[in-house]
Amino acid sequence: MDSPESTQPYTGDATETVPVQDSPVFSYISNLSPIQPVKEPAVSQGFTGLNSPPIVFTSPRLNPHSQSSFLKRSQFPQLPSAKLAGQDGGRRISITAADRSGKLDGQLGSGLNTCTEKELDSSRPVDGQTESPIGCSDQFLADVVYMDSFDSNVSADSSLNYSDDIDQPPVGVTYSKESEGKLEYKHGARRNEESTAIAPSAITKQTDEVHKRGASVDRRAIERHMTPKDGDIRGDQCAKFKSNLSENLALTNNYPENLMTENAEAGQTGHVDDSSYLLSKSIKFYEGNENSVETTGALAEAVQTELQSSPMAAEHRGLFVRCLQFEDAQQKVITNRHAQNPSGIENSSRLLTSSADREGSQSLSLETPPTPISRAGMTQHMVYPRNRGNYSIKVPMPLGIGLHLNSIVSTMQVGAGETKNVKSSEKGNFSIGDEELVTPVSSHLSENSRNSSFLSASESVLESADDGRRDDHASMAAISANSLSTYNVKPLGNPVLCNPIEDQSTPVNKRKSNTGNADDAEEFNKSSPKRKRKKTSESNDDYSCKRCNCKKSKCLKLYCDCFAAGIYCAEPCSCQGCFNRPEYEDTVLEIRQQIESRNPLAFAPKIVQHFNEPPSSICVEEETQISKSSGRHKRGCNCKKSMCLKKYCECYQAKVGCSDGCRCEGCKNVYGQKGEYGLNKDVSMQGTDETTDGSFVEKLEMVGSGNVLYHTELCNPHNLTPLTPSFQYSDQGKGASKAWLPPGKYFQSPESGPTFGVPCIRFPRSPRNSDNPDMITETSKEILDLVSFDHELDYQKAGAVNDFSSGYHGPGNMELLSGPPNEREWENNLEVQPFSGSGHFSSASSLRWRGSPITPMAQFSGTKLPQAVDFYDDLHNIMEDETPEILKDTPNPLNTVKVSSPNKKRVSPPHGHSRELGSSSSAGVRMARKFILQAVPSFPPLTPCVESKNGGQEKA
DNA sequence: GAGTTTGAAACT
DNA sequence: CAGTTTCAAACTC
Repeated sequence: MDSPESTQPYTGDATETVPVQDSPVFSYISNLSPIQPVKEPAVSQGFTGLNSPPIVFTSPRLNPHSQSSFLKRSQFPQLPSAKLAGQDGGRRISITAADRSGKLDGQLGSGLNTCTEKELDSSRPVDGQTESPIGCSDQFLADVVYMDSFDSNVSADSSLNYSDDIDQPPVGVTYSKESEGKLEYKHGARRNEESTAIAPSAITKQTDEVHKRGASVDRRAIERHMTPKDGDIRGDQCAKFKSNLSENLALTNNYPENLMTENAEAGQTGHVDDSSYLLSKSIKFYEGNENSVETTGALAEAVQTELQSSPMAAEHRGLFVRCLQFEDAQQKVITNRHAQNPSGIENSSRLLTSSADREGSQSLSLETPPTPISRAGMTQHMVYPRNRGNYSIKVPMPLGIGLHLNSIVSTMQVGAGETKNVKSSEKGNFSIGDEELVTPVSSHLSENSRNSSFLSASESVLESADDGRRDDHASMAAISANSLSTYNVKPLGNPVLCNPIEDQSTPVNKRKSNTGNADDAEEFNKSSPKRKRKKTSESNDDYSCKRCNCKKSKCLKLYCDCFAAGIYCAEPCSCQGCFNRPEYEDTVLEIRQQIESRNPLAFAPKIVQHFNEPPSSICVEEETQISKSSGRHKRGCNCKKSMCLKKYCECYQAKVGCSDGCRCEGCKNVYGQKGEYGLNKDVSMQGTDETTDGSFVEKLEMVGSGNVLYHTELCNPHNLTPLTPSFQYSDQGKGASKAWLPPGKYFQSPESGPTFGVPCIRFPRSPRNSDNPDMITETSKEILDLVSFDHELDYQKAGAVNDFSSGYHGPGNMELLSGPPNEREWENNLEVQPFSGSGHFSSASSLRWRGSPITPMAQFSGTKLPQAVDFYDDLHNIMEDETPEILKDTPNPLNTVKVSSPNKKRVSPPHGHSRELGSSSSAGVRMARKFILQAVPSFPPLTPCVESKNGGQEKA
C-alpha cells in the first residue's frame, strides 16, 4: 500500500512532516493559504488533547505506514486550511467541502465529527459532557477509519475536521446537536480537502453556511435519518460508499473540482441515510455507547474495494488498509445476515469476528445495523457498549477492544454463519418488559430503542452449533473466552475455549424453570429458549452458556448471570421484565456503573488463573479426569453445605479448585480443595489463607490458562466480563505466559488481536475485552506487569484481578503515578507467587489488570490498546517511546469508581524485572507505568495496538 | 414443572 | 464489617 507520505503531498500535510513542507505541494499550499500556520496549532492540540485518539484510530492491523501517515494527518490538518487559505480556518473550508462532498465524506466524516466533538468536549473541562472520555476514544476509532481510509487526502481532511471542531466551541460543546450539520460538515471536510487540495478556491464559499448548519444541527435529525431501514443501510452504504468513493477518486484525480460538486449532489442524496446513520452512531459513541466503528468499518470495506479497483487506490492506500481490517468482519457478518436473516438482521458484530478472521477484530461492530432494535440474531450475547459513563469502549472497537462475550459469541456465530434469528430484536418493536424499570429507562428508551439496536444481541447461534461448527467456532470461542474477562479474543487455536455454541447452549442446561413466565421476556425471547437450551445443553458438557431466568432483578443486578457477564439477555433467557437488553442500553450502563462504583471488581471475571501454574494439570479424580486448572475463583466461595461439590459452589461450577480465598466449609472440591491450591506452587501461598476477596485472586491470573478455565468461564456468562476487560498479565515470566498462550494466537487473529488482542488486554475484555491471559502477548504482559503493579496494589484485595474497572485504575494509576513504588518485589512474582505475608498475591506475577470498559480510563481516549498482531512490537515502542508521555498527558482517569484497593498495598515495580520490554528495564518500567495509565483507562478503547505502534513509530 | 436448597448479591 | 434479606441458580421430587 502506499505510504501515506506519498499521499501527503497531495493533501498538503506539509505541516506534519518536514518533507512535506519541502515538497512543491507544500509550497503551493502555503501560498494558497497563509493561514495555515494558525490552524496547525489548533489541530495538533486537538489531537494532543485527545490524548491518544490517534492511537485509537489506528487499527492494530494497520501497517505501520498507514499508521504513520495517519498520525501525520491527524496532526496536520492544516493543509486543507491552507488550501482554503482565504478562509478562516480549515473549518469552514472543510465544512463546505462536506456539503459538497456529500455522502461519502459524510459517512466517513460522521465518525470523525463525533470524535472531534468529543475531543473538543474533552479538551474543554467546562463542557457538560456527561460522556466519558471513552466515548471520545470511540469516536476516534471511528474517525480513525475515516482518516486511514484516505491517505493524504483524508489525513488532511481529518485534520481539518479536528481543527474545525476545536475552533468551534459550540459544536464541540454540545454534541447533541449535530445531525445534519455535522454530517455534512464532517463529510465535507474530507472531501473538501481532497478537492481543496486540488482546487481550493472553489470550496470556500459555502463553508460558512455549512458550518453554521453543522453547529446547529440536531441529533434528532440524525436519528431521523436512521430509520428502520438502517439495518439495510449498511449494505447499501457499502455499495454506495464504494461507488461514491470510486467516483470521487476518479474525479479527484482528474477533476478535483468536479468531485466536490458531484459529491454534493449525488452523494448527499444517496448517502444521506448512511451518513446520518453513521452520524448517529458516532453520536452514540460520543454519548458513550455505540460504536460508529462498525459502520465505518463497513464503509471502509466498500472503500477498500473501490480503491482496489480504482487507479487511485495507490494513493488511498491507507483507506484500503482500514477497509481490509473491517472487511472480513463485515463480509462475514453480512454474509451471515443475508444467509440467515434476509431481513438484514444485525449481528452483534461487535463481538470479535471469528478467530478465523484475523482481521475480524473490527468486524465487531461493523455490521451493526441501524435498525433500532435488534439485530437479528446474531449473537446471543450482546456486550454492553462500554462507553457510557465509565464503560469502556463500546463497539467502536471494532477490533478488539470492545469485545464482550457477547460480541465474541456473536462473532463466532457470524463466522460460522450459523446465526439464527433472534427473537425480539428482530421484531423491531418490542415492548419493553418492565414497567417498573421503565421509568428510568423510558427516557432512554426512545433513543435506546433506536440505537440500541447495535447492541442487541441475538442469540442463538449457539444452539445451532453443530459439532462441526463448533470446531470452526472454537476459535471464536476461544476469543470469547478471552474476552470474557477482557476483550481479548483468542485466536482460533484454542481448542480449550468453549465453543461459543456450547456456551450459549449451556443456558439451556441451566434452567428452564421460568421459561414461560416472563412477560416481556417472553416477547423478547419468543424463540423458544427451551428447545435450544435443551439441545445445546444436551450436546454440550456441563458447561454451557447459561442464560438467566431472572424474575425480580430485571436482569440489572449481579444476580443475573447475563448482566454479570456483561452481556445482554437474549433469546435463551427466560427472564421477566428484563432490562438487560440493548434497548435499555443506557439503563444497563448506568446500573452497571453503579455497581462498579460499589465494587469495581463486580464485573471482573470470577475466575483467575494463577500465573505461575501451568495452564492446567490434569489429575484424575473421580470418574473422569478432572483437570485442576490453575484458575481460581476470584473471591472464593463461601459454601457451607454443598461441600463445594455442587454447582452451588462457584468454584466447582467454574471447574476450578477452591483456594485459600475460599471460605468454604468442608471443602471437597474435586478440582482442588482449599488447602491444596498453591501448595505446590508457592509456599508463600499457604500463608495467605483466606484473604478476603481478591487477595487470593491477585496471584491468579485470569482465566486463560487451562482449558477448563476457558470453558468454564468463557462459557459461563459469569465468567464473561465483557465490559471489564481485564487483562491479565501474566507476567513477567514471559516464558511461562507464553507457554500458556500460544503466541500465534495473539498475532494471528487480528480480530482478537488487534483490538483485544493484546491485551488487551483483555480485553479486551471485554471484554470484555479481553481477557484472555492467553491472549496477552509478552509485550502485553509487560505492559500488564507495569500496569499490574499499579493496579495490583489497589486491586489486590479487591480480588478482581482482572477487572479493569475504571475505578481501580484510576486510583491505582494515581497512586502509581504519584506514588512510590512499592513494597513488593516483582521479581519474585514470576516464579513464586508471592503471596506476601499479607496474603495477597504478589503483584508482579499477577498482573492483571483489567480494563473495564467502564473504567474512567476509557475516558482517556483510548489509550492504546495493544492489539494482537503487531501489538507486541508496538507495545515495545510505545512503552519505550511515547506512551509515557501520552499517559502523562492524559488526564487521569479518575474515575468515579471508587477504588478500593482493599489493600492498597503497593507492589514495587519490577525493577529488576523489567521485562524485556524494550530492552530497557528501568526505562521500560517507567514507560510501563505511563503506558499503563493510559492503557488501562482507555482500555476499552480500542485499537491499542495501532496507537502503540504509531507512537513508537512516531518517536522513532 | 413446582418446590426446596443453596449461596451469592444486595441491603441494612 | 457483620448480619440479614433478596435473589436466582441448582437441585430434588
